Amino acid sequence: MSLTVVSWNVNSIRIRLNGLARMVAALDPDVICLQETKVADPLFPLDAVRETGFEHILTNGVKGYGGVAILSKLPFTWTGTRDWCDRIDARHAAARIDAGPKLGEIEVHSLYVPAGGDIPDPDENPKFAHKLAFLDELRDWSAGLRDPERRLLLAGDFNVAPLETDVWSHKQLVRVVTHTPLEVEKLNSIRDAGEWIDTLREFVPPSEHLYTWWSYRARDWQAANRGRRLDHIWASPALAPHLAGVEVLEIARGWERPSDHVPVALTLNR
DNA sequence: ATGGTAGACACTCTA
Repeated sequence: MSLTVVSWNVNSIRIRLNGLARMVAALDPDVICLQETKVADPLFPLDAVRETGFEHILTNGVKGYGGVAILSKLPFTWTGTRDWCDRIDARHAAARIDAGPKLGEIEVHSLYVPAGGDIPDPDENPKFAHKLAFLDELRDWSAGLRDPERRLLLAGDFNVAPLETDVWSHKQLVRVVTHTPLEVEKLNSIRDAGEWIDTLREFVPPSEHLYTWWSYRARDWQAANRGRRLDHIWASPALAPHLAGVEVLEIARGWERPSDHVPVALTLNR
């Protein structure tokens, strides 16, 4: 018995319904955390998503940009959302599910960290300032969740590639937003504050390059392979004994009308 | 050094 949780920045759920069905066929997940659904809640394609096999749907979306959702085969026992930096911009949704007698109740968070714009200077670039403030708030929130008993997953597009091998060239990206030392430090402090396990790196050694995002702007994303690992699934220490494996569905980047992010999956023993 | 693409939405913003 196992439980598979996927995180995927779909870059519009309405455009990606075909891709969603293909991802479900490939990974057979039980729970899916989506980011960048780009749709206000009343317009979320509930029926089309239910047809892919996910009856239980939690959405937190606004018009035009951002937006997150959690899709589940198992019923929710609790749901919630949180706003950050005093803005209502739909970057978080959380749900608890009962994963049975061995695995117990799991709390899953779908998170979309602000991208941060282009200029890596908070004085010049308010988007970067917002991203840094968001990461600071996330650290304090994360510290408050810390509990050796709780089974938590924090999944999403964190918009930070922390390791040198999480980008195609550390040297060429060290001053590029998503890989600057300031952002990496802040992400590491969030991880430490919550004692989070970076599950992808539990199974793929840090010596190996690993990416989950390739820009739309490359002529040939595969040939250039200038990727970054922006999508993460973190687990609380209580889940450590249950970690069974991960998968990065890189092939999805080559599908028709792809998202620029690919799905990442974590499987837990239950 | 620069501009390249995608999606929402209705002009230009976000990524």
